[in-house]
Amino acid sequence: MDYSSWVDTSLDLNSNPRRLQPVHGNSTSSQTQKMEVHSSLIEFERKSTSPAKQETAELVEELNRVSEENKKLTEMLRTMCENYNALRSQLMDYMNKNPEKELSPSKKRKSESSNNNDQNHGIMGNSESSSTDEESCKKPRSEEVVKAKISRIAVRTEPSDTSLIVKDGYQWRKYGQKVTRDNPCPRAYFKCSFAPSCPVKKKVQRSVEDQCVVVATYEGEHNHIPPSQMEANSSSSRGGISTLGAASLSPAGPTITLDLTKPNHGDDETKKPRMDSPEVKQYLVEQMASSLTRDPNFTAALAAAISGRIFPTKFK
DNA sequence: CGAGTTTGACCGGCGC
DNA sequence: GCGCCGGTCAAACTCG
Repeated sequence: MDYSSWVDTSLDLNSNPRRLQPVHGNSTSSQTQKMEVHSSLIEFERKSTSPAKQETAELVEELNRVSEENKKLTEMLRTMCENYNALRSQLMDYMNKNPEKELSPSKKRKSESSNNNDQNHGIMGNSESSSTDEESCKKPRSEEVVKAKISRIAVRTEPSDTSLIVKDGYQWRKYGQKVTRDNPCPRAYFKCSFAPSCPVKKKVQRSVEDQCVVVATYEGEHNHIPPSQMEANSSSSRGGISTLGAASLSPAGPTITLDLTKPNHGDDETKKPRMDSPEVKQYLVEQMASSLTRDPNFTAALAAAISGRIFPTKFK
């Protein structure tokens, strides 16, 4: 997956409002933009010599160009989100097909002695943890073993920041720390502060290769809304603008379900004039950006991707 | 004083 | 069987 287009998109979005400025006077547009405007200007001069009309033509030309660029950016955003969803589904498929590669070490030692453990009940999700078959305990129970969602993210931190804190919107309670064999940096163990009702755990450890990078491994899925999102929800509810369906929060959990394709696909024909409105587009962009930034998994993955591009040798 | 963190001990899996 | 190692527990400690 090439994340460069994602970064480019965000950069373009940031710089876009400036390009909406009229081109007369000290324009800062690029060389090609000047040439486009200039050529249209020459063509227009054949028809009219009025300076006011020339300016109007320039503005119309610029408006068309910006609209075209907006379309491209919208398309890029949609593609980006589709890629994101596709990646997530691929990851789900992969983890379902290869649970033993990452999940087997997390087998709980108490599964045999006390199979009524509260935490195991949650972590193991819908697995049959009450099995009395000792054979099956020794080997991973193939595809339906552990469906606890395991995700791994890398977050770049300040070199001076020695704390193993990954800000992901949730509150965590540290319950252990260990120095592992392959990494001199200690690994910290966290449980969700909503435990035992929320069974999610995470392990945080600095990368061996780059100690500025903190690798966090999440096990399980939160069954509650992150505390940071509770505040966001309460504050956003007083806003007067209703949502455009660009993003929605799953009521069952913290996973943010992006539905970015709906406005474009479903309403493309009927509501196109409204979709071309700069206000609507700007709001869409803001909505999507806020939705993405509220998703800890996405922000963390994005940070990892960006840091991976900046330091390509660190993560492969 | 309660909640959260630290840290050494303990437990179970796994490889030899 | 033994030792190593990762993960967890829980008492002691810290902090607001």
